[in-house]
Amino acid sequence: MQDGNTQQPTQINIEASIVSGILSARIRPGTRLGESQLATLFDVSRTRIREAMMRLETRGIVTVFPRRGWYVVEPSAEEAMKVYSARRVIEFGLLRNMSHLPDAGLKMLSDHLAEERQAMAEGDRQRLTVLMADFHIRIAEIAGNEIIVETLRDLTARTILISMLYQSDFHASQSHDGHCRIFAAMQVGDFSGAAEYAVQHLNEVETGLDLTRRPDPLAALRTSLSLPPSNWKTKKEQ
Amino acid sequence: MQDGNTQQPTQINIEASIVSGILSARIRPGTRLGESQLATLFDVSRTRIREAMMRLETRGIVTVFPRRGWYVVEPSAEEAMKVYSARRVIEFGLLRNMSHLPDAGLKMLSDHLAEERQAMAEGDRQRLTVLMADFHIRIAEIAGNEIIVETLRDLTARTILISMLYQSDFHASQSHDGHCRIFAAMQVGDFSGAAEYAVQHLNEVETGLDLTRRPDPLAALRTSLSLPPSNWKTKKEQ
DNA sequence: CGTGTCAGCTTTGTATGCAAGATGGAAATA
DNA sequence: TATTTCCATCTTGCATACAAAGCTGACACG
Repeated sequence: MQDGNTQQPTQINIEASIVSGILSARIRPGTRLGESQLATLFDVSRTRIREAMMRLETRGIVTVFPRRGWYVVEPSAEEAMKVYSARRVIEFGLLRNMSHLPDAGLKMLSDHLAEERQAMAEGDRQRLTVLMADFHIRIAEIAGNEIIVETLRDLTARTILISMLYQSDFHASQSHDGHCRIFAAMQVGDFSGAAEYAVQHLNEVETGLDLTRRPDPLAALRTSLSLPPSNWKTKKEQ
Repeated sequence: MQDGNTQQPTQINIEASIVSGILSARIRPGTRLGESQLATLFDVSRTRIREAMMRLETRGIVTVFPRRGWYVVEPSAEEAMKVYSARRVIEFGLLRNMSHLPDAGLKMLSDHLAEERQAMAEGDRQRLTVLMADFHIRIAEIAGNEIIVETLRDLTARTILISMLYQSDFHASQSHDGHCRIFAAMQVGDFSGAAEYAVQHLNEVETGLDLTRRPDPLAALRTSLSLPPSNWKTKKEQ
């Protein structure tokens, strides 16, 4: 009669708070996630932290360097392209397979676009990064397939990390326009067109990245030697 | 100079051998995966087993019933539909985003279809189940996006579990024909058509399932009360 | 001044121990 | 006989202990 499939609440909170930290652009790529550090922070033993880390690792959000530590991933240029490519595949298929836009979805998206406009007016760049990514998750939520939502959420987390690494200049209004085009097409039931706009939008965002820029001057050497990331002392703020 | 990103080999083997057991239809849905059981089987401590289980859980392949045990998932009818829906989205988008079929891919697919024909001739149903699922992973591999490959592999594992639960009669030749149509379209560079055929094929397979059939008569009640699965004593054969 | 070595500290990897919860069956009761 | 209670047993949840390996910095040496 109660909740089925009870999972221990803290376990999820550890995972979720790190993911949400990334989704809200508070945790930077390369951030070190020390086990005992997090253990004291969440007031649990290292065991639980490790479990959360392993889950996050299979989701592609953190990496472990054996005997050295856990780090938030710093996607390489190649990985960044793969992430965008995967998103193109999924979002295109998602929109093409939609048949109609329910009223709740319409409201959700138009509210979201209003938020984007507001953040642009206020010039809140961090908030914009979050909103720009969230738009795509919203669409998946409207489509209603939870599996796709989860996949896209993890890809979005990685996208944000990529933006933090490679986004030199932030074309917020261009992105916003892209979202508006997608929404407009959805609104009139042209999901085929919306899908095309989505691919086009993702291409624009991807070409807006400076994939030759490296996180730090030594990064090229570092990654080619598969050494650990740079931000050694960066702690999870809070 | 050697391998970067070294992960402890056994860890992966535990996970991989369970997944491959499912992909080859040797492990049935609902199979109990006892921690100490697996620990002695793989000759490691429970800790490692638990880690592997948690990874598999985030991949949607096993579930834990608190204090009762780990079980290979038994997808409900609703979950089955979500899996097929997600696959339609991904495979459609995948084919639509392909631009050409490399020679290696062409050979891989035609070899695969030959294998399918052979298995059909021999009437090897288990092998057919595996091959039918594998075809779709092959396509993702040819497209070359590892993220999509991984996602699709996990969805395929679930698909096989679904087939084992709900597939009353097995229309192998129908599936094979579907694959041939997709391949033929790809061969002439008509990826748009291939994408349509893929969706159509997945629809056929899905409607071929008897989603009203329950694994066991009490399953509906059992799952609605979120009780543990049925095959209590089923051990992982070795 | 630069380089190599080593000790001590820190961090992860793995096993083990113990507690809490769930199950199944025996025993007691009506 | 049918039903309920309770205990022995099993399984997971979580924490802790210890081992292995990496890092840092001091010190010695060229």
